[in-house]
Parts: sequence; C-alpha cells; structure tokens
Amino acid sequence: MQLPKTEASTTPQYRQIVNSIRKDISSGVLKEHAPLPSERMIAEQQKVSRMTARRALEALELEGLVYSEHRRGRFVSPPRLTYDISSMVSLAAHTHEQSNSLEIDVISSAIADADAHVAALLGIVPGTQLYQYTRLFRSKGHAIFVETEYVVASVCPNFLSHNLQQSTMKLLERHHNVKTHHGDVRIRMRGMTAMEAQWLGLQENHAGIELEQLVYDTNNRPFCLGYQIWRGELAEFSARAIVNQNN
Amino acid sequence: MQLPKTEASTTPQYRQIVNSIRKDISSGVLKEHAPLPSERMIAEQQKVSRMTARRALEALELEGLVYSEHRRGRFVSPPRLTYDISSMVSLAAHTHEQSNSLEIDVISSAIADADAHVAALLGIVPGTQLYQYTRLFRSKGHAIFVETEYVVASVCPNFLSHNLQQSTMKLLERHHNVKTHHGDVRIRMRGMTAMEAQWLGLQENHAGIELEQLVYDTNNRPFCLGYQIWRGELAEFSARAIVNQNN
DNA sequence: TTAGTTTGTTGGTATATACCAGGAAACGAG
DNA sequence: CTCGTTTCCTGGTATATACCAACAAACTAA
Repeated sequence: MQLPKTEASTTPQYRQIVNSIRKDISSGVLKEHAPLPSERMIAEQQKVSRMTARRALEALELEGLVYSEHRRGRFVSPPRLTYDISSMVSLAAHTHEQSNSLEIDVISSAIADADAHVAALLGIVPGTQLYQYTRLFRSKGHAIFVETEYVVASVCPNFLSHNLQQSTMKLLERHHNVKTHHGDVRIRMRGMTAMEAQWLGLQENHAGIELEQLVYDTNNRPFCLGYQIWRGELAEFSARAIVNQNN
Repeated sequence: MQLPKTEASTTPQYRQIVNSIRKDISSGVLKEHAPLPSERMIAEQQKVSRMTARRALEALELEGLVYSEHRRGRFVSPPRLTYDISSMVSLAAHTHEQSNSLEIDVISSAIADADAHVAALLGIVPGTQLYQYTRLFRSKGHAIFVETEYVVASVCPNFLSHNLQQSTMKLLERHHNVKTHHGDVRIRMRGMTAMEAQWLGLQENHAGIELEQLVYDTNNRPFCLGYQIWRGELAEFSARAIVNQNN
C-alpha cells in the first residue's frame, strides 16, 4: 500500500525544524536578541542528530532570522537597520536622526603608503601617504559593521590627531576645508574574513555585505576610499534613482 | 616536547582546502564556469571525510567564488555583473550597452488583486487590479536573477498583451504614456525560497540579494512595484550619491 | 571582597557511514 | 537515426560519535 506523500515525509527534517522556529520568531514567542535553543537541545527535543539541528540553525542564519555569536549561542535577529546610501557622507549624523544611536570604536589608525589597488581607485601614485583607520560601529551595543577608510594625507595634515568617533566627512569639512561633492558606492555580498568576523564577534565566513565608497571633492577628485563590511542579516540599504528631473 | 604551532596544525583542514582551491581560481588553473572537483573527489585526494570536503565547498560558495547547481556540481563563479541602480528603469537597455546581452524568459503573467502588503506600498486599496508577472533574467545563458513586478492595471490597459521580453518601463512609456520620474530602491541579503531557487537552478536557501523597487511617475505616484532576487555571488550594485549640487 | 580556578555550557571541527533523488551520458532496441 | 532505459555521477539528507576551544557562571582560596 502506497502511503500518501505528506508534508512530514517529503519535507526534509531540518526544514521542518526551520519552519517551526520561524513560526516561533514571527509569532513573538522568541523575541529579538533572545537566545535560541542550543544545537544539542534541539537535537534531543526533536529527536534528531545534532548535525541535523545544526543544519536547521544554519539555514535560519542564511535567511537572516538568526545570528550566531562565536561559541556563545544563536540569537533572534532584530529588525534590519536601514542605511540610506544617499546620506553616506554623514552616516553618523543620519543614524543619529533615526534615534539609532551609533557607537563608534576606533580599532586602529595609522599612516600608511598606498598599495596598487587603493592608489588606482584614488587616482594617486602607489606609495603616496595615506591615513588609514578602522572603526567598529555598534547600535544598542550590538556590532553592525566595520569600516576601513583611506584618506589622502596631503589634503588633511594631522588628521589622526582628531577624535575619530564621529563622521569623518564632517570632520574633513570643518577642519580641513575639504568639501564633499559626491560618492560612488558599490554593494556586494561576500563572506567575512577571519579578522572581520573577530571584530564583529562572529565566525569566519559569516555572510556579509560590503560597501565600497569612493568620495569625491568639489573638484571631482577622489580623496577618500572606504570599505564597510556589514552583518548581512542586520542591514538593508536604500537609495533613490532619479530618472526625469524635468517633469 | 612541544611542537610549534604551524599553519597545518592551527588552521582547520577545511580552511586549508578552501585556501588551496581559492589559489587555483585566482591563478587561473580553474577558469570561470569550470567544474570543481566533486565532494567525493576532494575527500579522496585530500584524505578527508566527505563532510569536510563539503564544508570547504560551502565556504567557497559563501565567499562568492563558487556556485552550485542543484545536484549537478559546483562551478567557478564568473566576475560579478555590475548593476547600476540609477539606471534601474532601463535595465534591459543598460545591460545591452555593456554588451552583457540579457535574455529574458517570462515565467508567468496574470491579472491579480493587490494584497495588503503590495497595496500599502503602491498607495492603493487592497483588492485593486494589478498586472503581475515574473521574469527570469540570464546573461550568456546563465540565470542571474528573477523579478516579479506588480503594475497598477488602470494605468495601462491590456498591458499583458505586449511582449514582456523587454524593459517594461520603456514599454509603459511608449504605449501607455506613463512617464517614470524616480524609483526608490531597497537592497537586502536573504536566502532564496524553494521557488526562487528552482527558477535559478540552485538549491533552496542559496544566498541572494533582494532588490525592492518602487517606481513613481511624474505626478509622484507609485505605479509599479518590483522584487528582484539576485544570485548574491554573481551581482554587484553601484550607485552615486550627490552631496553638493552647487560646487 | 576579590582574584583565580573549576565545571558545564556553547558552537566548531572532524570522521565514517548510509541511503536518496536528480542530472547526464552511454547504451540498446526499435 | 531516434527514443527510452540503464548506469554512474552529482549533491542532499541524516545518524552517531568524538574531541576541542571559547565563554560564562559558580565556586574557592587569598
């Protein structure tokens, strides 16, 4: 006798676990940043092997509903933070308006020589002096992205003596008379390096979104290059494309 | 006697395999769209279990260097396709210029009633008639993204009688006198649904990037809502943010 | 009270094994 | 020559097991 193909028999077990947890999240049984049951717990309760429980949790991570902190556990993702690309140069100010207070930690800052890649983008000769600094951005205590910026040193002497826990574009405008005209942004998905993952308290290869920002001054010369790597599940980017100026 | 901690002892095996394959890709030993060795092959050659080989390949997928076609094998990702958000309304035309010929398959098209979510975004009452269609976009024979669009029916009677294998914005402009003014775009990372994965020939939960596009006419009324889900490893999005119009 | 240690938790890595389902190419009969 | 079948290959799912490393909380000695 042929058994009818039910949901239980055709849907992989790990998928069924995914669906059940997803329901708990959307229904509010599990709230944002709440810890999920551990791999071993799920395995025991759902009577599956730990590896199967693990697959389910990893699928939820990829969906963006869940994030994992290295060897601490998995937690429910909060609603995504929307970052408006148009306001890129004043990120700190922008998010402040949204009342998503952004805390900034300076991880490192140094004077460095431009390598071939950075030089090409900034339109300078390799070896030119740059200020290079890396900062970690948090919202409500939770790390969201890491940014590394390269600024041509000649346009802003003694740049690193300033407090970098603020919008550097504003800083440049105020103290170095550098006026931003526009920025070119590129967005792509990629896994995180070991370093980036460590900074964000995640595990290597966590799915992230990279923003490459090349900022031009009013003379149409690029003076700043930035790379942001965002936790993919926590971010969302918005932009406006104008098609017809003259209606 | 204490052994010194070498790369071999501290780096996980699967990471070492990742590094070795990555080298083969960047050095050109493995060219774009070339098949990678199978899980079983790697396991045998590198003397690891199949699961370890699998982990390595999955890590490469997440990095974006490799993609997997459902039960066919894994292949080297080609260079990313850059999609300029500013030119969103004329995607087909745009990519044509880039000589990345874009082939379009219409998966479905129908008349439907707006649900609450779509209605809210389009600023109409739920139940309003819409044209809804789903299209698959390919470049050089390889599927890149799937798009579902919702167009308010009243603005373009008999819309579906046209050939949808072209830019629908241009079509609306030419035949229905709908002039696009601007578009609001949102970009986020998420895993693919079973349906989307099937359309793209991938497996459920493949990491993708979703573009939500809300298109406004010159009266500043939204008339078209679109959702694109891109294969994350193949795409890259560019945009320009203007900060100071008057230099 | 405080600083250090112990213990139990978590996820991370790894092996070996089994069977299933879909794709592809070879084969074989018409 | 063409159409269907067989066979082999692929990744997908699943189990059971083991040990490791990082974290946290409880405990313990100064």
